[in-house]
Amino acid sequence: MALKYTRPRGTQDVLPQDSWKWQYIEDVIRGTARGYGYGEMRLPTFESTDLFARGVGDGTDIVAKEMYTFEDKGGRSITLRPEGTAGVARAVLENGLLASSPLPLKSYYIQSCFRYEKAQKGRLREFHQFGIECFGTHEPVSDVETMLVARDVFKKLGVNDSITLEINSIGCPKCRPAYNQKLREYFESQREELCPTCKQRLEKNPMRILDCKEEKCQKIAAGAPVMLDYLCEDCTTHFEEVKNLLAEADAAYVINPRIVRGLDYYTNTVFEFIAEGVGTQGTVCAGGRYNGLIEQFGGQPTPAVGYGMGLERLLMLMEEQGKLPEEKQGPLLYAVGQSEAGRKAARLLVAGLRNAGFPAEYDLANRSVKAQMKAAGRLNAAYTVVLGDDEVSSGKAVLKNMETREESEIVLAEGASGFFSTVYGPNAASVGIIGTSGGYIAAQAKGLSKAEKLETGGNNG
RNA sequence: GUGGAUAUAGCUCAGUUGGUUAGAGUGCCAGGUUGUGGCCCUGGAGGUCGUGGGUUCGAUUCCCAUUAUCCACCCCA
Repeated sequence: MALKYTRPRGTQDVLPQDSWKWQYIEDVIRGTARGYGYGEMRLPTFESTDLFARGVGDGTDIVAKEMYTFEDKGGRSITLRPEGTAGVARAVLENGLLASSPLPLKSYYIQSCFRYEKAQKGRLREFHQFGIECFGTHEPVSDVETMLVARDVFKKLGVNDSITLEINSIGCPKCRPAYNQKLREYFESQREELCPTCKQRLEKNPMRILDCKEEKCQKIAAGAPVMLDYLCEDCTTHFEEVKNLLAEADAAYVINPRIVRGLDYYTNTVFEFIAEGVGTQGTVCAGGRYNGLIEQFGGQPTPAVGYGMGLERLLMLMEEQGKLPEEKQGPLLYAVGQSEAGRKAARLLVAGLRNAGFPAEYDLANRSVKAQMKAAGRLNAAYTVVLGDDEVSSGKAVLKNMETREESEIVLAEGASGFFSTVYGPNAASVGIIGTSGGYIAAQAKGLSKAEKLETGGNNG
């Protein structure tokens, strides 16, 4: 097929048959973040290029090759956000939040980010992240709290058991230089064995050699000195406390001395949540403490910790493990209309239900009764009622439970107001639909077992 | 940026050792019951066989290019 327009490479259409999955995940995340006292930030999709260029530093070719950068009509260099932290830090400073808000400042976001990369499994050019950032405290308990938020999200989504938390400490500006020196000396001695990329890393950021995937480099790295052995006293205490608090919270973890960060504003704790069986894209969530960032952005030195969680990978994991809720909820009632009067009755009945917060449908395509029934079945409607001239004149109709195929007669009664309204009692048996329309028609149904369920679903109490 | 695979109906895919009207399943629409879903039967709509070029009497099929998708590498803030 030669379509004229197709979606840009590395982007995704989320269609109605799938969007509920995203809503489900997002609901869980928002609920969890709120429960921990994190407030949502909604920030610009694009920012001044400098913000990211500086934040990322000159570590790799990230800036040159992997950012969506363009010039706007005012000649400004603009970049679509490749991650969340820089924007949050910018917003925190720009809005004076560190001075005006109670500290620590706890914020979260769910947003799309953009990286110009070759798309593959679990990796898109426009992707979605949940992230949290906590500013204004250096206490290990804040590091751990951010991790616990992630843990809770995983638990609620049912994937906790297949995700491992790996932690490490990369020290601080006091102790890291000495370690880097040791590391450099170590790798220098085996320089010729390293892959070309790692030879470059040796100059700029030898710690990055530790997580190189080249087999040779891994072998060499296995014997390299470990940051944990070179932490200063403060950093050691901090890391110990993080471990204690994780244990206290019953949050399993493993220490992985090879977890590092490419950026130099990271300090102390770094961590990743890694899923089994998602191949090379197993990292679902990665973050750490970045005490150096706010200062780098021109603010007062301010400790901070946070992470980003990849929602595509999370969803992938849930789908692989069958952890998504199965039932796709259909309308409570599909009112089948036959004849003009019947269709009008169906519209009014449905309007009453909708007004009361119950999803309900009627035919929009002038289809036959049979076709409407078929549509109701496909939409997974809980009940159907056929309304035609007979029902309108006799005031009686048949309500059909689509699952059990049971049919029960319902009374169409007159109501008080000019429109259909819906009332329902404290238990399923007494739930009813009562509609009115200028003395026209009302339906009272028995046994709407799904109504209560819908009620707790929370549209209209 | 590197490498591999793929591209035929809305979707999942057959197929033509190069030949005239290109198939199945599923989905969609309708009929089989002038008003009752899922099963069954029947019919219908829907494709310039990714795009461009080449070879050929003739290309959806062979060749080249190109684009897109998928997988892996690189990278991963």
